[in-house]
Amino acid sequence: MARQVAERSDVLPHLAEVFREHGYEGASLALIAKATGLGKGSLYHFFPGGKAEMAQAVLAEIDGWFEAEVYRPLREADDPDAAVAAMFSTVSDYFRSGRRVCLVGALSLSDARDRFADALKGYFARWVAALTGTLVRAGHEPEAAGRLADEVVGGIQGALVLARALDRPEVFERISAGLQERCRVGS
Amino acid sequence: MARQVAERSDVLPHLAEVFREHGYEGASLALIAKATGLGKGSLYHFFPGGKAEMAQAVLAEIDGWFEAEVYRPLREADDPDAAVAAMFSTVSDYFRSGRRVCLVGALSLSDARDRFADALKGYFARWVAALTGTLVRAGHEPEAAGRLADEVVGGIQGALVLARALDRPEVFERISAGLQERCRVGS
DNA sequence: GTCTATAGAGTGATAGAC
DNA sequence: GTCTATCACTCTATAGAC
Repeated sequence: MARQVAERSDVLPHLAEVFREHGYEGASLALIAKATGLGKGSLYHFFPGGKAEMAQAVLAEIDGWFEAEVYRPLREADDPDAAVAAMFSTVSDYFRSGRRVCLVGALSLSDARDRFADALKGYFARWVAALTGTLVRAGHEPEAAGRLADEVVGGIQGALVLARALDRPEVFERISAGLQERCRVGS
Repeated sequence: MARQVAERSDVLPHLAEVFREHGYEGASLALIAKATGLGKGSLYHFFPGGKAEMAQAVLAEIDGWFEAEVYRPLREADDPDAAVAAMFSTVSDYFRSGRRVCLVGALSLSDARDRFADALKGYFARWVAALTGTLVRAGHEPEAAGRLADEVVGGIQGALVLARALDRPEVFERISAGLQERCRVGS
């Protein structure tokens, strides 16, 4: 048996996809082992805390990705309007135009919510905060910006729910376009 | 031991609450037995198809409730604007102002989605269709009404996700109020 | 020898079916 | 309550790098 060197970071994408497709309770270790190509020994070597630690690691990776690709660009953009447009584009790509579920949203509605409450709260809270700031700099009134950011972040989650339930991914794109339009000042 | 006569319809509300709180996979038969006060034998007497049939029955009951309390009022209202306002009020009560999860939405994101695909699709499709019709009668352009109905129904689902993740039920009410405002013609 | 990565048989607990 | 399958997880046994 040759020793195949793997790292935690190699396994995370596969792990994320299993949790996204099957949820926390639905992602059995057998499924995870199959999807990652690793035996239980390896999995527990990388994640001594078991399934809970695997999910935490996935959430941390997702959080890091959104921090780098979504929240920070929103915070640091010179052109707030362009930054908002970029956010919608990035997010649409990330969610595969409505064909991919948001793991954070799915976990928020699942039985495992309490276990990951901090990570779930942080993900949405920082998204809303970053977007609110950008909308203010784009010219929205602070209070209206906060409400609009809630509506946009929530709206994206709802669009994913609806697109998945109706099995019509284009519903996601349509709702997303509407939300983007509403971010224009004075619309 | 006295024989306690129970009916399927008596256990459905308890069943619904267990599925809402724990999701499909998270709702174990032990939990269900405890919540309904019935033994496993009784549960299989009422639901020979097991857990899947229990969830189907719950979905059918939810669908019936929304049909009677939400969809039909939307369809048959004399005053479309009042009907839309009534919908938001009814729905807010149903979801306990954001403290209660939508089982249909949660199942749509869960591993069990495929098993209940038809019921999930029907629930949202009929909601969107009923609301679209009302919005048209309220004076919206047909195409805009369809888009707006998608945004409202999706927005409510997203508001539930966000309120739950942030543990701030008032976010649901705030988003809901914003969606209602947008249903006004010319807003 | 030591350390890390691997595989998988085996553990008790608990699942859903009946 | 009894059944069997499967759950998350543990443990032992490996291989190769150093």
